[in-house]
Amino acid sequence: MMPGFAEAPTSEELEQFAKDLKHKRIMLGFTQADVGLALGTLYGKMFSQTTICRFEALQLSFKNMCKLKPLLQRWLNEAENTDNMQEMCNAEQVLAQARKRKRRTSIETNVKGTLESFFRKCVKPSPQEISQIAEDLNLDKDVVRVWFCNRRQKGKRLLLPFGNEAEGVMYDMNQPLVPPGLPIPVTSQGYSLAPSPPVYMPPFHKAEMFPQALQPGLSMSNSSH
DNA sequence: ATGCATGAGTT
DNA sequence: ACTCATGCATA
Repeated sequence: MMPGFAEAPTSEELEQFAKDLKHKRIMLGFTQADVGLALGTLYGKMFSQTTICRFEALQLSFKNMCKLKPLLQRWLNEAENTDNMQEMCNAEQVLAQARKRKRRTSIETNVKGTLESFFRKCVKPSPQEISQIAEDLNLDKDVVRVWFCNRRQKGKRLLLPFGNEAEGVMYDMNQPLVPPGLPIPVTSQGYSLAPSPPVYMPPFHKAEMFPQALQPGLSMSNSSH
């Protein structure tokens, strides 16, 4: 029965833990990168600053959060009961990247806006649609495809992504017992003349936790979440 | 902190 | 081709 994970903490528990982790981490004087590195030195599985950051900000999927929690929990215990741990956090960055990764293409703000519009119409356009959109915006088909993939993933974060749009794709909150078969949005491809948007709607959201602005071009003035 | 990208595993 | 977990590079 779906092994792989122990129990399933609730979203609330994860929130609390993430907050706790961040606070203590800072108190102990460690950076997010330090933690990711220590996990590698300690238990073999190393993580990037990005992942630690996302964990603390609850920007990972529920499942992903559950998987990482035990590891971070252990690190936290170690860090709190060990005096000399600084040593472990000094790792040797293996900088030997064979420039294979594609250069990060920067999509212009206005173009992003257009993509957002398309996303509102259809969250999962067919490869043909993608090609069309790509040509319209003078972008590589793959860039557009990846953009949609990432956009969809964003919608699955644990922390509410809402800005000022009304998406409709959100689920996976807690409990691995997902009772109803999630009614997949746009079936396969026939979204030509049946935009019936009055579909299912995520159960609900918890109360607001911390408002977060996601507007492009707006620098965050964080101080204390 | 976040945007675009990669790769393994699915469907 | 998609989803998911993850991260390099960058704002």
